Amino acid sequence: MTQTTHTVLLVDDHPLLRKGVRQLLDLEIDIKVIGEAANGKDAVVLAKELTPDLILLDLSMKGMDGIETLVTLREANVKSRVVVFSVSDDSNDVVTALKSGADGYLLKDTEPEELIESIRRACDGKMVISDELNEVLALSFREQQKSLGPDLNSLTRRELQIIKYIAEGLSNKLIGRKLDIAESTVKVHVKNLLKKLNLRSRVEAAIWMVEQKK
Amino acid sequence: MTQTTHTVLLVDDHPLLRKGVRQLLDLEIDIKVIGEAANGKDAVVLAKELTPDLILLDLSMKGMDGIETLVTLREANVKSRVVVFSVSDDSNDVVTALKSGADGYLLKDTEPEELIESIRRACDGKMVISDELNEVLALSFREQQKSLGPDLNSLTRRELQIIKYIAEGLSNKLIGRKLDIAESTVKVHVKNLLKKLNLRSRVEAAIWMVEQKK
DNA sequence: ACCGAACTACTACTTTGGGAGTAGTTTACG
DNA sequence: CGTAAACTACTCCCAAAGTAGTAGTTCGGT
Repeated sequence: MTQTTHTVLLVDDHPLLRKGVRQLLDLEIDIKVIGEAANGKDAVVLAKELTPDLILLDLSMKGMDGIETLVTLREANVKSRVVVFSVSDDSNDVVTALKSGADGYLLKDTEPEELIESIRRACDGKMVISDELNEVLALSFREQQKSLGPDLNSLTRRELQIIKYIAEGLSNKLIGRKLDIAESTVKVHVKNLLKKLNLRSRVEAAIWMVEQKK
Repeated sequence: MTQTTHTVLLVDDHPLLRKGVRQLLDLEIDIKVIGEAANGKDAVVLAKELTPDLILLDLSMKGMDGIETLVTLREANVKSRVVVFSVSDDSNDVVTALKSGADGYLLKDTEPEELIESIRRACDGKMVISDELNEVLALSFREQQKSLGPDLNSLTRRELQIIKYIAEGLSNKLIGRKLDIAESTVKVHVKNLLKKLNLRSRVEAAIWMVEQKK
């Protein structure tokens, strides 16, 4: 069997964790960490530049978060396999990541040996999911069945940002300031988002949103 | 000045992170990692056995979580200083940790140099808090004020009926019809109820209500 | 090169929401 | 009996929300 080298790009805003992972992976002759990024923007740039076999992507980053980064990477036609590496075993995070095109989802408390094995398998084109998440995933499929109506995923990024602010009680004006766009533009998004979700007012949107996330 | 050695116990269920931190701290001559624990139970045992100067404690662990561990340590009369080391900048986590007797709260995305400095200062008896948390902390004090404020019980029967309808997304006009009173009257009640609850709009009222009942 | 989706921003208009004030009625309580 | 709280309803006024239509930009995909 030919021993190919797997190239890896680490994306995580925790310097210490990057250090730990890098140290671990450097011990493996067939795995090479060719880059590190501390945020989504850098990650996208580096990914295009280095075309790593695999991107190990943290979910919780400030600025552009993991999911946004993932989506951006996919939109930029980055061919690297992307494995999310997160502390969260929340089904929403897992499902969102996979829906957004992640090739795997590993928990940060994974044992080192298992992490290494998973990276190899991911580079070979397999999908890798931490064992602990099987139950979580199974349950989330059942959830999907009952929520047939339109949901958050039918919203665009902007609309999603805006409905979140609505669910915090912000006015259009304030939302505009937060997102640095005109109030009139916010109104357009609100109108569209209400129509998509079949709601009649921002109050209903706020309620819907709050109940959603519980 | 006498150069004392600071002894540290790492408590975190992520092997990789422990590895990263240990590697970092081992480079400092005045800091010595004398033990590692992957869970709360081990942490308590080791703390009693080793009496480290400082315990760097992760919040999110399976089994006994960070806060439980912290409380247990305090109950066991462990004199070591305890600094929470967490990814979470959620004000609840921060406040709970400090209330439970933590001597500091550092975010995991702290820069290595800053982490080392903070550890030294913590060992010197100072309280160390990540800069990013100042705002969070300040806000949480305001929250406290507001939670001392009135609740549902301070509302009259009418106001209670009306806020319930608001939390179902109804307009003043519709509420008026439901209760067979004029829209103008509904407005009066809404105005009064907003003032009592210290809210700024019906949207906030709806959110507050929905979160209340769950 | 063209198309469509998303995002932006405007004008113009209507409806809804919310503040402030006045005031009449009912009801419970000392 | 008097009074205070709750409920009712109005007016006036302005701010916020929401609808409709036009239109420019950017960006990814066919």
